[in-house]
Amino acid sequence: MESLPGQGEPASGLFERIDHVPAYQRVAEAIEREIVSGRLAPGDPVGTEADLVRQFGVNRSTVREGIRLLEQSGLIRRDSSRRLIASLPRYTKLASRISRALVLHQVTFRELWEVTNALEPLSAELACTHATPDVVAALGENIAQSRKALGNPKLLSELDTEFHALIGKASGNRVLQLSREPLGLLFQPTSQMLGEEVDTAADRMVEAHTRVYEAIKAGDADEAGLWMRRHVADYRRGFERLAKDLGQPVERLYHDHISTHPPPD
Amino acid sequence: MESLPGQGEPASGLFERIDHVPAYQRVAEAIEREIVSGRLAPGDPVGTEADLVRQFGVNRSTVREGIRLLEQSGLIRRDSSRRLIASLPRYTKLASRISRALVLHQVTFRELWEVTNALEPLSAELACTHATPDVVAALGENIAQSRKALGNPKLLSELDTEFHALIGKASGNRVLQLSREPLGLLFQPTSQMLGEEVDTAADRMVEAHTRVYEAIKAGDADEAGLWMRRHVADYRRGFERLAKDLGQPVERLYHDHISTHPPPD
DNA sequence: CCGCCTACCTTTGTCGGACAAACCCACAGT
DNA sequence: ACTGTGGGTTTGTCCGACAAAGGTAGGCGG
Repeated sequence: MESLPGQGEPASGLFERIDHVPAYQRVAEAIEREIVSGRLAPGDPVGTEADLVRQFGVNRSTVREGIRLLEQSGLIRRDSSRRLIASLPRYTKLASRISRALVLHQVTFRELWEVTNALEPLSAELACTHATPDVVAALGENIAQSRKALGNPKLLSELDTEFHALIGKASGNRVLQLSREPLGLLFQPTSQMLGEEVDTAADRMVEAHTRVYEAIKAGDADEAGLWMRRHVADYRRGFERLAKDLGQPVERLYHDHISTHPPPD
Repeated sequence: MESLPGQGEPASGLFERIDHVPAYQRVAEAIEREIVSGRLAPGDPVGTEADLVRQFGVNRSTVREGIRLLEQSGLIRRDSSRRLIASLPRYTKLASRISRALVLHQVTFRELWEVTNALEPLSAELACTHATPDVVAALGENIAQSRKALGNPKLLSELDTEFHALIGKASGNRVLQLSREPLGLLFQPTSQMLGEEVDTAADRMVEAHTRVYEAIKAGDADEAGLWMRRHVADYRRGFERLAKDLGQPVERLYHDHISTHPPPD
């Protein structure tokens, strides 16, 4: 978050900065350009390493280092036989990356909650006009499972996360989906803790979920937004009741969870 | 956005999936764990490549490929002398990554606008209680420059983007900041186009900015939120007036901009 | 004729070694 | 005190090599 001087920008001298961009970076940039410009469509083969060696005129090691950069940014992937293909960045991967960054920057629960309090009601409202039958069905199934899981905080918190992810999907807004996903990931461990510590939490959660679900089925955006707002406010009250301060940073705890639930590739 | 079957999850057989994780990935994961767990703090030296070769018992090429992965994800950076140090992912880099992903997924202006319409007013409201004097000063300076740039759409759109980024900073909420930054990047080219095509757009923009600014100085959250909402709604009206449809995907145009304004390293 | 199995071929992952350029540090000279 | 020099270190790049896994084509049996 800081913007230290670093050595990125012009330095405002008369001469251009001499920055010898390493070959592996230029390889990565060249391939990246092909993909973002659309000349390489998702799914297209990028060519074998030997091909790239020939095309760029650099050593295979260099090509491979460039490939690693793109691999991590999600622009290329390996198909079943490990051949390179162009790819769209998976948003689940991006989301977990964002979550990690937020944890590392030690953002507080307050920051998290404030944004969630804006996005989740919006999600619910949009879901009322955009939800498809299969997502509605998945929501119903989720609630049915939640009722059965009332005594199991861990499972319940997972169902909670899934419920909100489904609402995001139902919103039909991918920007919203990508924006809220990292927050959902960060809330999950706390949500589980809440379910364990506050005895009315589970019931209230399922109640709120049900109301939102019914409102979506009825296409009543106001009602859906209202109950989602209550639900989010409820979460905050529960949190404040047991951990005195919203100002504490979102903890490492979440990583233990992530490491046992690696995001699907 | 699709969630194809792929071959990620357990497959629910009795035996663990045999997936030979390549050594370079394991190197990267090992170093990543050190960083996210806090055992390697940002700024700490990670060690030379030769060190890592010794520690992991693999070849230097393998180590280097692992390093590339971490380098791209922002967990590792090179200091002035190219030595490796642990680092926090810069959110500007993350933001541009997110922008790129959104463009590649061809999200529509509607999707973008809906989320912006939730986040920007929130930003303005929070800024009223969290703005620091220097950010307020920067906002004032930004508006002063905007008045002078009324005849220059390109400059004006840059100042517009900066204004909103400053509001994000003033909100004191880093989650919000990171959430809204990619949207701001995607709006900029369109905002410029608007300034060129709709003759009242520039005046209305500066008017709205000024109102928000005054409200923040006065600490009036309702007023700030109100004018930001108007501002965002105004943008949408202007957009609809000249391009018939909000449903069209956010265009490649934005990349031309990004490529001439690379994010600071 | 069709399907299966086997023997090649290709491609990736990893290794070992090598060298030039850039960088750091210490030291000597003016 | 400042400058220049020289050696050691580190990165970026190259070359060559090989095992393992996946793909392919041709032969064999039904």
